[in-house]
Amino acid sequence: MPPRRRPPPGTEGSGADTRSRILAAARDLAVENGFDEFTVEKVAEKAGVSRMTVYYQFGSKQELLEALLDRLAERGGIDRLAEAMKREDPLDSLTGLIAVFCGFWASDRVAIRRLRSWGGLRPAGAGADALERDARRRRALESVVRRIAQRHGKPGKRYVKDAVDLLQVLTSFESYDVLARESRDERAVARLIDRTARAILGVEGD
Amino acid sequence: MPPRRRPPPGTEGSGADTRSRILAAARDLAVENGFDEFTVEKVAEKAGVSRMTVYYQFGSKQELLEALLDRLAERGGIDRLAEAMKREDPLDSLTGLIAVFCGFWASDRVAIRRLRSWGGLRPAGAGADALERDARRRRALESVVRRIAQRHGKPGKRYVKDAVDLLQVLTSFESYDVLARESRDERAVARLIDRTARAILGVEGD
DNA sequence: TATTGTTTATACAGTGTGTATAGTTCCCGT
DNA sequence: ACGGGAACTATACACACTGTATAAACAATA
Repeated sequence: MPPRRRPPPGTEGSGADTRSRILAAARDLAVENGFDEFTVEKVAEKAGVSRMTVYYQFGSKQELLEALLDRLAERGGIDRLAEAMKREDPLDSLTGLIAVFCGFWASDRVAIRRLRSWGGLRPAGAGADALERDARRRRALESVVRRIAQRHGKPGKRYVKDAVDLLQVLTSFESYDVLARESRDERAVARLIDRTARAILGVEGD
Repeated sequence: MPPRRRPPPGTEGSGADTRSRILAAARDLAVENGFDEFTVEKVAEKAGVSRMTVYYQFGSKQELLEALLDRLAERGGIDRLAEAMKREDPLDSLTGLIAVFCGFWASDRVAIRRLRSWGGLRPAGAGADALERDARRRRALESVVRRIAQRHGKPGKRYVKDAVDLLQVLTSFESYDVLARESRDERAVARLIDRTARAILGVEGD
Protein backbone atom coordinates (compact mmCIF):
# COMPACT_ATOMS: atom_id res chain seq x y z
CA MET A 1 0.00 0.00 0.00
CA PRO A 2 1.53 3.31 -1.04
CA PRO A 3 1.75 5.66 1.91
CA ARG A 4 -0.49 8.70 1.78
CA ARG A 5 1.05 12.11 1.87
CA ARG A 6 -0.33 15.48 2.66
CA PRO A 7 0.31 18.65 0.70
CA PRO A 8 3.31 20.63 1.91
CA PRO A 9 2.54 22.83 4.87
CA GLY A 10 3.30 26.25 3.47
CA THR A 11 2.02 25.66 -0.03
CA GLU A 12 -1.45 24.39 -0.50
CA GLY A 13 -2.94 21.84 -2.87
CA SER A 14 -0.03 20.15 -4.71
CA GLY A 15 -0.62 16.41 -4.90
CA ALA A 16 3.02 15.94 -5.91
CA ASP A 17 4.79 13.13 -4.16
CA THR A 18 7.43 14.22 -1.66
CA ARG A 19 9.82 11.47 -2.64
CA SER A 20 9.52 12.43 -6.25
CA ARG A 21 10.08 16.11 -5.54
CA ILE A 22 13.22 15.30 -3.60
CA LEU A 23 14.56 13.14 -6.41
CA ALA A 24 13.85 15.85 -8.94
CA ALA A 25 15.63 18.40 -6.78
CA ALA A 26 18.58 16.07 -6.34
CA ARG A 27 18.83 15.53 -10.06
CA ASP A 28 18.76 19.25 -10.79
CA LEU A 29 21.31 19.99 -8.13
CA ALA A 30 23.65 17.30 -9.46
CA VAL A 31 23.42 18.81 -12.92
CA GLU A 32 23.80 22.43 -11.91
CA ASN A 33 26.85 22.23 -9.71
CA GLY A 34 29.50 19.71 -8.95
CA PHE A 35 29.25 17.26 -6.13
CA ASP A 36 30.84 19.66 -3.72
CA GLU A 37 27.59 21.55 -3.65
CA PHE A 38 25.55 18.39 -3.42
CA THR A 39 24.58 18.32 0.24
CA VAL A 40 21.47 16.86 1.81
CA GLU A 41 20.72 20.30 3.12
CA LYS A 42 20.62 21.86 -0.33
CA VAL A 43 18.62 19.05 -1.86
CA ALA A 44 16.04 19.51 0.86
CA GLU A 45 15.95 23.25 0.37
CA LYS A 46 15.52 22.92 -3.39
CA ALA A 47 12.72 20.41 -2.86
CA GLY A 48 11.01 22.76 -0.43
CA VAL A 49 11.27 20.25 2.33
CA SER A 50 13.18 19.92 5.56
CA ARG A 51 16.45 18.03 5.79
CA MET A 52 14.86 15.54 8.15
CA THR A 53 12.31 14.60 5.55
CA VAL A 54 15.05 13.53 3.17
CA TYR A 55 16.48 11.25 5.82
CA TYR A 56 13.02 10.00 6.66
CA GLN A 57 12.38 9.09 3.03
CA PHE A 58 15.77 7.76 1.98
CA GLY A 59 17.68 6.96 5.14
CA SER A 60 21.01 8.28 3.90
CA LYS A 61 22.70 10.22 1.13
CA GLN A 62 23.85 6.92 -0.37
CA GLU A 63 20.36 5.56 -0.71
CA LEU A 64 19.14 8.83 -2.11
CA LEU A 65 21.72 8.56 -4.87
CA GLU A 66 20.85 4.96 -5.58
CA ALA A 67 17.19 5.86 -5.85
CA LEU A 68 18.13 8.66 -8.22
CA LEU A 69 20.11 6.31 -10.42
CA ASP A 70 17.17 3.92 -10.49
CA ARG A 71 14.88 6.70 -11.54
CA LEU A 72 17.21 7.81 -14.32
CA ALA A 73 17.41 4.25 -15.62
CA GLU A 74 13.65 3.97 -15.58
CA ARG A 75 13.15 7.21 -17.47
CA GLY A 76 15.97 6.39 -19.84
CA GLY A 77 14.06 3.49 -21.33
CA ILE A 78 16.38 0.70 -20.26
CA ASP A 79 13.39 -1.60 -20.13
CA ARG A 80 13.38 -1.69 -23.92
CA LEU A 81 16.53 -3.80 -23.81
CA ALA A 82 14.60 -7.06 -23.43
CA GLU A 83 12.61 -6.26 -26.52
CA ALA A 84 15.72 -5.56 -28.56
CA MET A 85 17.29 -8.84 -27.50
CA LYS A 86 14.42 -10.79 -29.00
CA ARG A 87 15.22 -9.95 -32.61
CA GLU A 88 15.87 -12.91 -34.80
CA ASP A 89 19.03 -11.63 -36.44
CA PRO A 90 21.67 -11.08 -33.73
CA LEU A 91 23.06 -8.14 -35.69
CA ASP A 92 19.67 -6.49 -35.32
CA SER A 93 19.79 -7.20 -31.62
CA LEU A 94 23.18 -5.56 -31.46
CA THR A 95 21.90 -2.49 -33.24
CA GLY A 96 18.93 -2.40 -30.89
CA LEU A 97 21.11 -2.79 -27.83
CA ILE A 98 23.29 0.07 -28.94
CA ALA A 99 20.27 2.26 -29.59
CA VAL A 100 18.79 1.47 -26.18
CA PHE A 101 21.95 2.36 -24.31
CA CYS A 102 22.62 5.47 -26.33
CA GLY A 103 19.06 6.48 -25.54
CA PHE A 104 19.70 5.92 -21.88
CA TRP A 105 22.97 7.82 -21.76
CA ALA A 106 21.46 10.66 -23.75
CA SER A 107 18.33 10.87 -21.61
CA ASP A 108 20.14 12.72 -18.85
CA ARG A 109 23.76 12.85 -19.78
CA VAL A 110 25.13 15.28 -17.25
CA ALA A 111 23.28 13.77 -14.30
CA ILE A 112 24.44 10.30 -15.24
CA ARG A 113 28.00 11.51 -15.59
CA ARG A 114 27.97 13.00 -12.11
CA LEU A 115 26.30 10.00 -10.56
CA ARG A 116 28.74 7.59 -12.13
CA SER A 117 31.86 9.42 -11.13
CA TRP A 118 30.46 9.68 -7.64
CA GLY A 119 29.85 5.96 -7.66
CA GLY A 120 33.41 5.17 -8.58
CA LEU A 121 34.52 6.21 -5.14
CA ARG A 122 32.61 3.76 -3.06
CA PRO A 123 32.57 -0.01 -3.34
CA ALA A 124 29.03 -0.12 -2.00
CA GLY A 125 26.14 2.15 -2.76
CA ALA A 126 25.66 4.04 -5.99
CA GLY A 127 28.93 2.58 -7.20
CA ALA A 128 27.80 -1.00 -6.82
CA ASP A 129 24.56 -0.01 -8.46
CA ALA A 130 26.31 1.25 -11.58
CA LEU A 131 28.55 -1.82 -11.63
CA GLU A 132 25.53 -4.07 -11.45
CA ARG A 133 24.06 -2.27 -14.43
CA ASP A 134 27.32 -2.62 -16.34
CA ALA A 135 27.28 -6.33 -15.58
CA ARG A 136 23.81 -6.62 -17.05
CA ARG A 137 24.94 -4.89 -20.22
CA ARG A 138 27.83 -7.32 -20.39
CA ARG A 139 25.57 -10.35 -20.13
CA ALA A 140 23.43 -8.99 -22.94
CA LEU A 141 26.53 -8.43 -25.06
CA GLU A 142 27.77 -11.95 -24.35
CA SER A 143 24.53 -13.42 -25.54
CA VAL A 144 24.49 -11.36 -28.72
CA VAL A 145 28.12 -11.96 -29.59
CA ARG A 146 27.78 -15.68 -29.11
CA ARG A 147 24.85 -15.74 -31.47
CA ILE A 148 26.76 -13.69 -34.02
CA ALA A 149 29.81 -15.95 -33.74
CA GLN A 150 27.65 -18.97 -34.38
CA ARG A 151 25.75 -17.56 -37.29
CA HIS A 152 28.77 -16.09 -39.01
CA GLY A 153 31.05 -19.04 -38.43
CA LYS A 154 33.65 -17.29 -36.31
CA PRO A 155 36.30 -19.23 -34.38
CA GLY A 156 35.51 -19.93 -30.73
CA LYS A 157 36.48 -18.70 -27.27
CA ARG A 158 38.99 -15.99 -27.98
CA TYR A 159 36.85 -14.25 -30.58
CA VAL A 160 33.90 -14.04 -28.23
CA LYS A 161 35.90 -12.87 -25.25
CA ASP A 162 37.74 -10.15 -27.13
CA ALA A 163 34.61 -8.95 -28.86
CA VAL A 164 32.59 -8.81 -25.66
CA ASP A 165 35.27 -6.83 -23.86
CA LEU A 166 35.66 -4.39 -26.71
CA LEU A 167 31.93 -3.89 -27.06
CA GLN A 168 31.67 -3.45 -23.31
CA VAL A 169 34.04 -0.52 -23.69
CA LEU A 170 32.40 0.81 -26.80
CA THR A 171 28.89 0.82 -25.36
CA SER A 172 29.86 2.29 -22.01
CA PHE A 173 28.71 5.65 -20.81
CA GLU A 174 32.25 6.95 -20.90
CA SER A 175 32.44 6.18 -24.62
CA TYR A 176 29.12 7.79 -25.31
CA ASP A 177 30.19 10.85 -23.38
CA VAL A 178 33.30 11.28 -25.51
CA LEU A 179 31.62 10.53 -28.82
CA ALA A 180 28.69 12.85 -28.17
CA ARG A 181 30.95 15.85 -27.80
CA GLU A 182 30.86 18.39 -30.58
CA SER A 183 28.12 18.12 -33.14
CA ARG A 184 27.14 14.48 -32.89
CA ASP A 185 23.58 13.89 -31.78
CA GLU A 186 22.32 10.71 -30.19
CA ARG A 187 21.51 9.03 -33.48
CA ALA A 188 24.84 9.90 -35.04
CA VAL A 189 26.66 8.43 -32.05
CA ALA A 190 24.58 5.27 -32.26
CA ARG A 191 25.39 4.92 -35.95
CA LEU A 192 29.10 5.43 -35.32
CA ILE A 193 29.12 2.86 -32.54
CA ASP A 194 27.17 0.43 -34.66
CA ARG A 195 29.57 0.76 -37.55
CA THR A 196 32.56 0.34 -35.27
CA ALA A 197 31.03 -2.67 -33.57
CA ARG A 198 30.69 -4.37 -36.93
CA ALA A 199 34.28 -3.59 -37.77
CA ILE A 200 35.35 -5.15 -34.49
CA LEU A 201 33.23 -8.21 -35.11
CA GLY A 202 34.50 -8.52 -38.66
CA VAL A 203 31.06 -8.63 -40.24
CA GLU A 204 29.83 -6.58 -43.15
CA GLY A 205 28.85 -3.02 -42.27
CA ASP A 206 26.15 -1.05 -44.04
CA MET B 1 67.10 25.51 -5.58
CA PRO B 2 65.44 22.55 -3.95
CA PRO B 3 64.77 23.21 -0.28
CA ARG B 4 66.97 21.36 2.17
CA ARG B 5 65.40 18.95 4.61
CA ARG B 6 66.58 17.40 7.76
CA PRO B 7 66.10 13.79 8.83
CA PRO B 8 62.91 13.21 10.82
CA PRO B 9 63.24 14.04 14.49
CA GLY B 10 62.43 10.70 16.03
CA THR B 11 64.17 8.52 13.51
CA GLU B 12 67.75 9.21 12.76
CA GLY B 13 69.67 9.20 9.50
CA SER B 14 67.10 8.64 6.73
CA GLY B 15 67.89 10.86 3.79
CA ALA B 16 64.37 10.21 2.45
CA ASP B 17 62.54 13.29 1.30
CA THR B 18 59.48 14.20 3.37
CA ARG B 19 57.46 15.15 0.35
CA SER B 20 58.27 11.89 -1.28
CA ARG B 21 57.38 9.87 1.79
CA ILE B 22 54.02 11.58 1.99
CA LEU B 23 53.29 10.86 -1.65
CA ALA B 24 54.26 7.23 -1.22
CA ALA B 25 52.00 6.96 1.79
CA ALA B 26 49.16 8.63 -0.09
CA ARG B 27 49.56 6.25 -2.98
CA ASP B 28 49.53 3.20 -0.73
CA LEU B 29 46.52 4.42 1.16
CA ALA B 30 44.61 5.10 -2.05
CA VAL B 31 45.32 1.56 -3.21
CA GLU B 32 44.57 -0.19 0.05
CA ASN B 33 41.23 1.28 0.90
CA GLY B 34 38.60 3.32 -0.85
CA PHE B 35 38.55 7.07 -0.74
CA ASP B 36 36.46 7.11 2.36
CA GLU B 37 39.54 6.15 4.31
CA PHE B 38 41.69 8.61 2.46
CA THR B 39 42.06 11.41 4.98
CA VAL B 40 44.93 13.80 5.41
CA GLU B 41 45.23 12.51 8.95
CA LYS B 42 45.83 8.94 7.83
CA VAL B 43 48.21 9.88 5.07
CA ALA B 44 50.28 11.78 7.59
CA GLU B 45 50.21 8.90 10.04
CA LYS B 46 51.29 6.41 7.38
CA ALA B 47 54.08 8.72 6.32
CA GLY B 48 55.23 9.05 9.93
CA VAL B 49 54.66 12.77 9.85
CA SER B 50 52.27 15.21 11.44
CA ARG B 51 49.13 16.37 9.70
CA MET B 52 50.45 19.92 9.66
CA THR B 53 53.45 18.84 7.65
CA VAL B 54 51.20 17.59 4.88
CA TYR B 55 49.51 20.97 4.74
CA TYR B 56 52.86 22.68 4.93
CA GLN B 57 54.13 20.71 1.95
CA PHE B 58 51.06 20.55 -0.26
CA GLY B 59 48.69 23.24 0.95
CA SER B 60 45.56 21.16 0.58
CA LYS B 61 44.24 17.70 -0.09
CA GLN B 62 43.55 18.74 -3.67
CA GLU B 63 47.12 19.70 -4.36
CA LEU B 64 48.36 16.55 -2.68
CA LEU B 65 46.30 14.51 -5.12
CA GLU B 66 47.50 16.51 -8.10
CA ALA B 67 51.09 16.00 -7.03
CA LEU B 68 50.38 12.29 -6.70
CA LEU B 69 48.96 12.12 -10.20
CA ASP B 70 52.00 13.94 -11.52
CA ARG B 71 54.25 11.47 -9.81
CA LEU B 72 52.36 8.50 -11.22
CA ALA B 73 52.62 9.95 -14.72
CA GLU B 74 56.32 10.48 -14.28
CA ARG B 75 56.92 6.95 -13.10
CA GLY B 76 54.60 5.52 -15.72
CA GLY B 77 56.93 6.53 -18.52
CA ILE B 78 54.66 9.03 -20.21
CA ASP B 79 57.74 10.91 -21.33
CA ARG B 80 58.39 8.18 -23.91
CA LEU B 81 55.42 9.46 -25.88
CA ALA B 82 57.47 12.09 -27.69
CA GLU B 83 59.88 9.43 -28.85
CA ALA B 84 57.08 7.24 -30.18
CA MET B 85 55.62 10.12 -32.14
CA LYS B 86 58.83 10.57 -34.09
CA ARG B 87 58.55 7.29 -36.00
CA GLU B 88 58.48 7.67 -39.73
CA ASP B 89 55.54 5.36 -40.38
CA PRO B 90 52.45 6.77 -38.61
CA LEU B 91 51.20 3.24 -37.99
CA ASP B 92 54.36 2.63 -36.00
CA SER B 93 53.69 5.82 -34.08
CA LEU B 94 50.22 4.59 -33.31
CA THR B 95 51.54 1.28 -32.03
CA GLY B 96 54.09 3.14 -29.95
CA LEU B 97 51.48 5.49 -28.55
CA ILE B 98 49.31 2.59 -27.54
CA ALA B 99 52.24 0.85 -25.88
CA VAL B 100 53.20 3.98 -23.97
CA PHE B 101 49.73 4.53 -22.58
CA CYS B 102 49.18 0.88 -21.75
CA GLY B 103 52.48 1.03 -19.91
CA PHE B 104 51.30 4.05 -18.01
CA TRP B 105 47.92 2.60 -17.06
CA ALA B 106 49.54 -0.67 -16.06
CA SER B 107 52.25 0.98 -13.98
CA ASP B 108 49.89 1.63 -11.08
CA ARG B 109 46.48 0.59 -12.19
CA VAL B 110 44.56 0.68 -8.93
CA ALA B 111 46.00 3.99 -7.81
CA ILE B 112 45.23 5.59 -11.15
CA ARG B 113 41.71 4.23 -11.06
CA ARG B 114 41.06 5.78 -7.67
CA LEU B 115 42.65 9.06 -8.58
CA ARG B 116 40.66 9.36 -11.78
CA SER B 117 37.30 8.63 -10.26
CA TRP B 118 38.11 11.10 -7.54
CA GLY B 119 38.96 13.65 -10.18
CA GLY B 120 35.65 13.28 -11.96
CA LEU B 121 33.93 15.02 -9.10
CA ARG B 122 35.61 18.34 -9.21
CA PRO B 123 35.96 20.72 -12.12
CA ALA B 124 39.26 21.98 -10.77
CA GLY B 125 42.07 20.09 -9.16
CA ALA B 126 42.94 16.49 -9.82
CA GLY B 127 40.04 16.35 -12.24
CA ALA B 128 41.34 19.14 -14.40
CA ASP B 129 44.73 17.52 -14.24
CA ALA B 130 43.42 14.27 -15.67
CA LEU B 131 41.46 16.15 -18.32
CA GLU B 132 44.57 18.02 -19.33
CA ARG B 133 46.37 14.74 -19.76
CA ASP B 134 43.50 13.35 -21.82
CA ALA B 135 43.69 16.42 -24.02
CA ARG B 136 47.37 15.78 -24.63
CA ARG B 137 46.63 12.21 -25.66
CA ARG B 138 44.00 13.54 -28.00
CA ARG B 139 46.39 15.93 -29.69
CA ALA B 140 48.84 13.11 -30.23
CA LEU B 141 46.10 10.97 -31.72
CA GLU B 142 45.01 13.78 -34.01
CA SER B 143 48.48 14.15 -35.36
CA VAL B 144 48.89 10.43 -35.95
CA VAL B 145 45.49 9.93 -37.54
CA ARG B 146 46.02 12.85 -39.89
CA ARG B 147 49.28 11.37 -41.03
CA ILE B 148 47.67 7.99 -41.53
CA ALA B 149 44.78 9.49 -43.49
CA GLN B 150 47.23 11.24 -45.77
CA ARG B 151 49.46 8.28 -46.37
CA HIS B 152 46.66 5.79 -46.93
CA GLY B 153 44.53 8.08 -49.05
CA LYS B 154 41.51 8.27 -46.79
CA PRO B 155 38.75 10.82 -47.35
CA GLY B 156 38.98 14.01 -45.32
CA LYS B 157 37.36 15.61 -42.28
CA ARG B 158 34.82 13.07 -41.15
CA TYR B 159 37.21 10.16 -41.27
CA VAL B 160 39.73 11.93 -39.07
CA LYS B 161 37.20 13.17 -36.58
CA ASP B 162 35.51 9.82 -36.11
CA ALA B 163 38.78 7.96 -35.90
CA VAL B 164 40.26 10.35 -33.34
CA ASP B 165 37.19 10.13 -31.13
CA LEU B 166 37.09 6.36 -31.31
CA LEU B 167 40.78 6.04 -30.56
CA GLN B 168 40.40 8.49 -27.73
CA VAL B 169 37.93 6.06 -26.22
CA LEU B 170 39.95 3.00 -27.03
CA THR B 171 43.18 4.28 -25.51
CA SER B 172 41.57 5.68 -22.37
CA PHE B 173 42.28 4.36 -18.93
CA GLU B 174 38.71 3.14 -18.61
CA SER B 175 39.18 0.94 -21.68
CA TYR B 176 42.45 -0.43 -20.40
CA ASP B 177 40.87 -1.15 -17.07
CA VAL B 178 38.13 -3.22 -18.67
CA LEU B 179 40.37 -5.02 -21.15
CA ALA B 180 42.98 -5.90 -18.55
CA ARG B 181 40.50 -7.83 -16.46
CA GLU B 182 40.87 -11.58 -16.43
CA SER B 183 43.97 -13.08 -17.93
CA ARG B 184 45.15 -10.35 -20.26
CA ASP B 185 48.52 -8.88 -19.38
CA GLU B 186 49.72 -5.46 -20.43
CA ARG B 187 51.16 -6.67 -23.71
CA ALA B 188 48.07 -8.64 -24.64
CA VAL B 189 45.90 -5.59 -24.03
CA ALA B 190 48.20 -3.45 -26.15
CA ARG B 191 48.01 -5.97 -28.98
CA LEU B 192 44.24 -6.12 -28.79
CA ILE B 193 43.94 -2.35 -28.81
CA ASP B 194 46.38 -2.12 -31.70
CA ARG B 195 44.45 -4.63 -33.77
CA THR B 196 41.17 -2.87 -33.03
CA ALA B 197 42.61 0.52 -33.86
CA ARG B 198 43.61 -0.76 -37.29
CA ALA B 199 40.15 -2.16 -37.84
CA ILE B 200 38.69 1.23 -36.97
CA LEU B 201 41.10 3.00 -39.29
CA GLY B 202 40.44 0.52 -42.05
CA VAL B 203 44.08 -0.32 -42.65
CA GLU B 204 45.62 -3.75 -42.86
CA GLY B 205 46.19 -5.42 -39.52
CA ASP B 206 48.99 -7.87 -38.82
C1' DT C 1 -11.88 10.09 18.57
C1' DA C 2 -7.76 7.26 18.51
C1' DT C 3 -4.25 5.66 15.67
C1' DT C 4 -0.90 5.71 12.28
C1' DG C 5 2.16 7.71 9.05
C1' DT C 6 4.38 11.93 7.47
C1' DT C 7 6.70 16.04 8.26
C1' DT C 8 9.07 19.38 11.04
C1' DA C 9 12.19 21.91 14.61
C1' DT C 10 15.86 21.46 17.53
C1' DA C 11 19.76 19.65 19.43
C1' DC C 12 23.60 16.88 19.38
C1' DA C 13 27.76 13.67 18.36
C1' DG C 14 31.20 12.64 15.22
C1' DT C 15 34.41 13.42 11.59
C1' DG C 16 37.01 15.79 8.26
C1' DT C 17 39.14 20.13 6.13
C1' DG C 18 41.66 24.04 6.61
C1' DT C 19 43.73 28.08 9.35
C1' DA C 20 46.20 30.40 13.05
C1' DT C 21 49.78 30.54 16.26
C1' DA C 22 53.58 29.58 18.67
C1' DG C 23 57.26 26.58 19.67
C1' DT C 24 61.10 23.29 18.39
C1' DT C 25 65.05 21.66 15.91
C1' DC C 26 68.30 21.69 12.47
C1' DC C 27 71.33 23.88 8.86
C1' DC C 28 74.06 27.52 7.04
C1' DG C 29 76.31 31.97 6.45
C1' DT C 30 78.71 35.52 8.78
C1' DA D 1 79.58 31.29 18.31
C1' DC D 2 75.59 33.62 16.96
C1' DG D 3 71.57 34.72 14.45
C1' DG D 4 68.33 33.79 10.88
C1' DG D 5 65.62 30.97 8.27
C1' DA D 6 63.51 26.76 6.79
C1' DA D 7 61.16 22.53 8.03
C1' DC D 8 58.51 20.35 11.25
C1' DT D 9 55.35 19.94 15.23
C1' DA D 10 51.58 20.58 18.91
C1' DT D 11 47.53 22.69 19.98
C1' DA D 12 43.49 24.91 19.32
C1' DC D 13 40.01 26.62 16.65
C1' DA D 14 36.22 27.68 12.98
C1' DC D 15 33.42 25.60 9.78
C1' DA D 16 30.73 22.32 7.07
C1' DC D 17 28.49 18.06 6.47
C1' DT D 18 26.54 13.49 7.87
C1' DG D 19 23.69 11.06 10.69
C1' DT D 20 20.91 10.24 15.08
C1' DA D 21 17.66 11.28 18.75
C1' DT D 22 13.57 13.32 20.50
C1' DA D 23 9.44 15.49 20.76
C1' DA D 24 5.95 17.85 18.63
C1' DA D 25 2.54 19.19 14.84
C1' DC D 26 -0.46 17.67 11.31
C1' DA D 27 -3.42 14.98 8.03
C1' DA D 28 -6.02 11.00 6.74
C1' DT D 29 -8.27 7.05 8.08
C1' DA D 30 -10.39 3.44 10.98
